[in-house]
Amino acid sequence: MKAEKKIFITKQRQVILEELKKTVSHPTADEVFLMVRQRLPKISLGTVYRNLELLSENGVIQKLDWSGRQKRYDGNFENHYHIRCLNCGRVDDVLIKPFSVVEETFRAVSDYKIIGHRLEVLGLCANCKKP
Amino acid sequence: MKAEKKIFITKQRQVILEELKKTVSHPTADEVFLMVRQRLPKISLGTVYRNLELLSENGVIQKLDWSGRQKRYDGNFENHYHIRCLNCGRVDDVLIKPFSVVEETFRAVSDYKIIGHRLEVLGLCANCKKP
DNA sequence: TTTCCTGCAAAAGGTTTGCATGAGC
DNA sequence: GCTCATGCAAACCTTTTGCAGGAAA
Repeated sequence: MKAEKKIFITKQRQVILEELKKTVSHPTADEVFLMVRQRLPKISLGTVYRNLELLSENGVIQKLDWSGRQKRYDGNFENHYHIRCLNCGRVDDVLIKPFSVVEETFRAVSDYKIIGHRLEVLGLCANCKKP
Repeated sequence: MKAEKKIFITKQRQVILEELKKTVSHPTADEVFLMVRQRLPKISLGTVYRNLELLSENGVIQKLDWSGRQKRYDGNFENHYHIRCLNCGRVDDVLIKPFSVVEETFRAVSDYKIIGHRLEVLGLCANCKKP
């Protein structure tokens, strides 16, 4: 039996979540830090990391542990795909329903127990595709 | 006009590539380092990193810049998907033909210029799915 | 008043880089 | 001989962690 820890609602936690919900980009931890610091100038990067971790463990936000140096965070936990610009690194949501054929196909050809899939489409965003 | 650099064929470069081609796993840089060091005991980690970078820039191998702390390298540059075990981190190739519906769909719903896609299926490998 | 959080700073872990020396062509 | 590559170590960057003081319930 695992003793559940209580989660206190602190100012820092609240502001981090609000800022993350407010943006449509998928900020990195230090971008969140910069946003939050405008409202709470004394907050530390460590606190931002700890809270992003805790919020994603609890399914409140999503940690995008994808390619690139830094992880990105998404305040919106619906099931959706991402599209990433190879030139500027921008990441956008694409709200289409999941391709069920993907997992069906893999179930048929692999001896893994399939749990899910991640799809990232790569390209050039509207800005970067211009000559 | 960009002046091309010449690439010399060194013992280190050769052995790194051979070891990478020899394995069916998708080793991390330090795993490659351990493998190569059995044949070239004086090689440094820096050299391994520099060569893996150079080989992947030249399309000889593939850098898997996916989720997880460390990057993995794949000696086999065919177009294929990967399946990853959520328990032990193992990565296997899945040799099926690409889902063309993916890029078609994204082309239709997004204003990005689509260049490619990456699909990673997640699950439990044969070993880890056992009770 | 107990438990959980925070700020700060240091440590960790993976990767990159500067530099002098050494190997390929 | 000129270029490029290597070994070594230090630097770098992102993320994690230890700790003492501070806030939430």
